[in-house]
Amino acid sequence: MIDLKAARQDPDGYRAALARRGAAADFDRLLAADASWREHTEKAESLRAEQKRASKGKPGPEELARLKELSARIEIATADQAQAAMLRDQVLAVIPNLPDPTAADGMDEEDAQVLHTWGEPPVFGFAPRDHLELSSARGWIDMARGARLSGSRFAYRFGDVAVTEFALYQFVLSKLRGKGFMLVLPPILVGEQAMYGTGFLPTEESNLYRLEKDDLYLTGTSEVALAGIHAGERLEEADLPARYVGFTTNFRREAGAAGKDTRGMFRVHQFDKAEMFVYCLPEQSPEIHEQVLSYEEEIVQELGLPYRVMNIAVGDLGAPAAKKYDIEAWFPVQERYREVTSCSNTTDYQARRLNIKFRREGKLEFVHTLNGTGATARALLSIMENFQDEGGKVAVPKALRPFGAPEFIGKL
RNA sequence: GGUGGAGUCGCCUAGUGGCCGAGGGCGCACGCCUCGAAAGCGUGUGAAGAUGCAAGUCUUCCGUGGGUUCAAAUCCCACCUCCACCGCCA
Repeated sequence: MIDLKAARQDPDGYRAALARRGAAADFDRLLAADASWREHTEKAESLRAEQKRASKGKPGPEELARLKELSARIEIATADQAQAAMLRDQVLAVIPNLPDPTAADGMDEEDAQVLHTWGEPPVFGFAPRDHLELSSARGWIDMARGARLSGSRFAYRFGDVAVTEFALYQFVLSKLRGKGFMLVLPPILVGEQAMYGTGFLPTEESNLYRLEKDDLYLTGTSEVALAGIHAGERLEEADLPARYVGFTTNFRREAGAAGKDTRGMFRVHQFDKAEMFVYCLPEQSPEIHEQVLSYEEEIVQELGLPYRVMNIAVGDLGAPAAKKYDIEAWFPVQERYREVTSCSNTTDYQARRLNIKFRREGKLEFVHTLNGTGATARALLSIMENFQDEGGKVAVPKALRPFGAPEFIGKL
C-alpha cells in the first residue's frame, strides 16, 4: 500500500504520480474516505478518553447511570469509526504503488520502451517448427494427454525435454546461489493475508486458484512465499540486502487470456519457475533492480537466446510495482520477442502490507522488496525454437550440459 | 481426527474485574566507579494511530475474532499456533 500519511502531506504530488497509471480518481476517493475516518476517530477517541478517566473506581448510582449513557454513545461512535476505517481500507487496497519517474509512460503493453537488444534472431533456410511440433515426434511435450487429464493448458513433459528443463533450473539456481541468493523451497499453498500482502489481492483475484474448503490459495509465483519469509518481522540493517531464490510450481487461472497463446505450453495453468526475491534498504532498491536485471540477462546470454529488454509502461504494471523490466526472447515461429523474465521493484508497497521493517539508528523503517524471474520453461521453448535444425533436432546450450542436459533434443 | 497443557512488551516471567499498557529478571543504551575493563550502582528502554511547528496530549494493542460488563490481560464463546500423549497415514 502507499504511505497514507505522506499522501496527506502531498496530495497533489501523489495524485499526479498516480494519474500516470490512471489511478487519480481512486486516489481522490481515498482522500475523502480518509478525511471521514479521521473525523470519526477523533470523536470516538475523545469519548473513550472520557470513559477511561471515569473508570478508576466503583461508581455511585447516579454516576453509573451517566456512565451507561456514555458507554452507549461510545458503542455508536466506535461502530462509525470501524465502518469508516473499513471504507478507507477498501479504497487503499486498490491504490497501486507510486510509479518510478523512470518507468515508461503509457497505459498498455505496446507502450513499453525497448531499452536494448542482444543477439541476432537466427535465419533459417527452412520453415522453423515451434516447440510443440519439434517435440511431437517423440511426444516429449504432450498437450493432448495433459488436456485429457486436467483440461486445456496443461502439459506433460517427457524424457529429454523434461531432463533439459530440469537442467535449466539447476543451472539458474546454481548461478544465483553463486550471486549470494539463498535457495528456498517454500510452500505453494498460502493464506489470504499473504496474497493480500504481496498485492495479488484484491486486484488479481480472478487469476488465482483457491481451495474453498481450506481457505488457501495456490501461488502463481514463489514471490508470495518468499515475501512471506519475513512478514511481520523486524530486520537489522546489517541483514540487508537479503537475497533468496525460490523454486516452485506455480498456478495461474489465466482468466482474461482466453484464446491467447493457446498452442503448446507457452501459456499454461501450471508451470515451474526459479524466482529471485530481495529485501533491501530503501536507497538500495533502484540499484538492486538493475542488478537483478543484469543477472537475468547473464542467464539468457549464457543460453545464447536473442532478446531485448523492455521498460514496461506504468499503466501495464502490476499494482505493487513501481518499475518493471521484462526480458523478451526471440520466438522464430511467432516471429517476435516474447516475455521470458520479468523483474520488478515494488519499493515499500509489499513491505507496508506485510509489515516488514528494519531498525536503523533506533528507528523502524519499511524495507524495499524486489522480485525477478530466474527462469521458466519459456526459456526452454525459446531454446528449442532458436536452436533447431532442418531435421527437427535441437542443439542444447553448452551452459546446461554440466547440469545433466543432453547434447541434443529431438529426432535422432 | 481425539484428549490434555500453553500463548503477556527483544528473551524469560508476574499478574483471576477498576490503583495494569502492565511489575520483576535477562538483554540493550547512557551515566557513575576504573588507568582500562569486568563486577557493582543509578537512569532509561515495545508498537501503531489521531492531533500539534514542536514539547506534549489522547486512543488502541496482553495469539486472533466475537461476547458479557459502567469497566476485561483477567470472565464466556469460537478459531489459530505451539507442546505432550493417543489414533491414522507417509
